[in-house]
Amino acid sequence: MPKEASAKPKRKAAEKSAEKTSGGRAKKDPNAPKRALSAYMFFSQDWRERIKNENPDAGFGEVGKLLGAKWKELDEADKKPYVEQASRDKTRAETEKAAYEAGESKKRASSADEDASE
DNA sequence: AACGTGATTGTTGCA
DNA sequence: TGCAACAATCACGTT
Repeated sequence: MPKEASAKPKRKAAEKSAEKTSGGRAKKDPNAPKRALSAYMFFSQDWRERIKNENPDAGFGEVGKLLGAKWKELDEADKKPYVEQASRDKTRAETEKAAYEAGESKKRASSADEDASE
C-alpha cells in the first residue's frame, strides 16, 4: 500500500534515481512522449491568474499552497472542467505515445526509404 | 491479472 | 537552468 501515506517526500528532481522493483525499469522513453497533463495543470493555468490577481505579491510558494488549498475546495463539478481537459490531454498523450511507438518502430526498420523529413 | 513505481505535467521567482 | 511546494495521473513494468 504504497499509496497514500500522509506524505511522500520522495519524488523530486533531486531523487531522479529510481531503481527498484527489478533493477531500474528501462530509463523512461528515449523520445519521452511525455505523459498527459494533470487536472491540476489546467487548474493552475486558469487559477494562476486569479491567484496573482488577488495575490499580486504571491510568488510561487504562496500561489502554490493557495492553489492546492483552493483545488481541494473545489467540488468534483468544479474540477470536472479541469479533469475533462486532463482527460483530453490524456488522449493527446496517447497519440504522442502512439507516434512515439510508431516512430520507434519505423525508425528501426527503415533507414533508407524513410523520407528525410527528420 | 494484479500490483507498484516512477516519470511527467504546469505555475512562479530567484541564485 | 533547474528546482522548490502543490496535486493528479496513469502508463509502464515488474511480479
